[in-house]
Amino acid sequence: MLTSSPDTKTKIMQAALSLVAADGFAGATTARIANKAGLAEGSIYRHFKNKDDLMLSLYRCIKGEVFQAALQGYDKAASPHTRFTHLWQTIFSAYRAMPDSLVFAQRFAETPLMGKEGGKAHNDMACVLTCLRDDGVAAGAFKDITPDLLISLFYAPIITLLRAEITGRQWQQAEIKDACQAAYDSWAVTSGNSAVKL
Amino acid sequence: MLTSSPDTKTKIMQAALSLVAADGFAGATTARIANKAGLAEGSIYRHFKNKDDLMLSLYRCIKGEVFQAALQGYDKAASPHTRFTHLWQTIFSAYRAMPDSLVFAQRFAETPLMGKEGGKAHNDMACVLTCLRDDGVAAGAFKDITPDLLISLFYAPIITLLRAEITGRQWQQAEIKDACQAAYDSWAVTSGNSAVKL
DNA sequence: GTCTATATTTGGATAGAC
DNA sequence: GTCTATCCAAATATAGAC
Repeated sequence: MLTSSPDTKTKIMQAALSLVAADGFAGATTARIANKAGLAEGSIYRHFKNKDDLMLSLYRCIKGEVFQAALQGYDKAASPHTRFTHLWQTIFSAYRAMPDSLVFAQRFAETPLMGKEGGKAHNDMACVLTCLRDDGVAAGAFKDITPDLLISLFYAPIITLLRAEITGRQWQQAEIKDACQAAYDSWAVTSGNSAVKL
Repeated sequence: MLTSSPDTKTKIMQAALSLVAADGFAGATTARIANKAGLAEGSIYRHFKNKDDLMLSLYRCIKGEVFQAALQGYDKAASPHTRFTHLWQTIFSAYRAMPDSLVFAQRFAETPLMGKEGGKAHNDMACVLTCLRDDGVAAGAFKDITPDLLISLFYAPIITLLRAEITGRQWQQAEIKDACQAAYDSWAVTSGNSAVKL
């Protein structure tokens, strides 16, 4: 565990990642993971305490990567709209570069393991988004509704667009911008309910 | 299968439902399902061809119930805003009355079984929402963006609010209305980008 | 149509040689 | 730190009596 070569450990995680993304958690058996990683089944346990440990490490690793990517060039002093757009687009791009990770994270979240995670890894990003929300509310730009809900609306288009891309769809830049805008509109205070209601 | 008493079949499905909701698919073994249903394990196979058949039937049953509920009192000729609000609130209420079903449906969707489902059960509702979207776009009320995305934004608050309720949170009527409004705003054409951007 | 008992397979994990 | 071999537990599914 401590002395393992990083390469091997990474190989195991990548094998697990692609198998879960392709066939779900039930399809990612230790036998298949080892096989895909080019290792013997028993070798997995030199790098991870058990299967749960592997999956949990993988989840935290993914969340960490996206968190890092999202904060690249993030200006905490900018306007709520600028900050929203920046975060949305960098997170979108980060997951787009590793679509398997998006699917893995969603499947992981529907697993009892998610309870053991405690939301730690997830909370880093949620914290940034909540902070943005609070600033926007104070500035009168965002609706004053529960952070959980806004975060969910933030991610919904990212998940939908990217999962469609996995099955072949390819989005244009304009469509991606529209999706970001739709998410933003769900956060934004509509000026006196000015949105058209026919 | 054909001659089974409806009661027993329902009992098995309810047992599977609550176990999946509580402990995920991995936790819902045939042994536990049978035990919870007050039956012998072997008896399951008199009512369902196999475990996949059970889970698939359950998924279709849930989707069917919600679909039925959503269309109660739905006026296809009403305004886009009225129709949106009606569907959102009835679907919210339907799942709220059976929160386990919501969790089950989400977990099922992350399973390879979802591929075998073909989206049939899911499409009934998607079709209604797409039709609403098209009418709203034609009327200039809704953004002209991909239905998948709008459907995702439609469901996001429902899922978030109700999953929070499972873990103890209780929402006020006003908060629920705000959530519906946030989803609506994501669909709606903002009058010339009038939403405040600070 | 339900039960008991069991067949069959596969999964996770360990032991010990190299 | 990787391999081979193996153990143990658990899960799906079936057989056959009642």
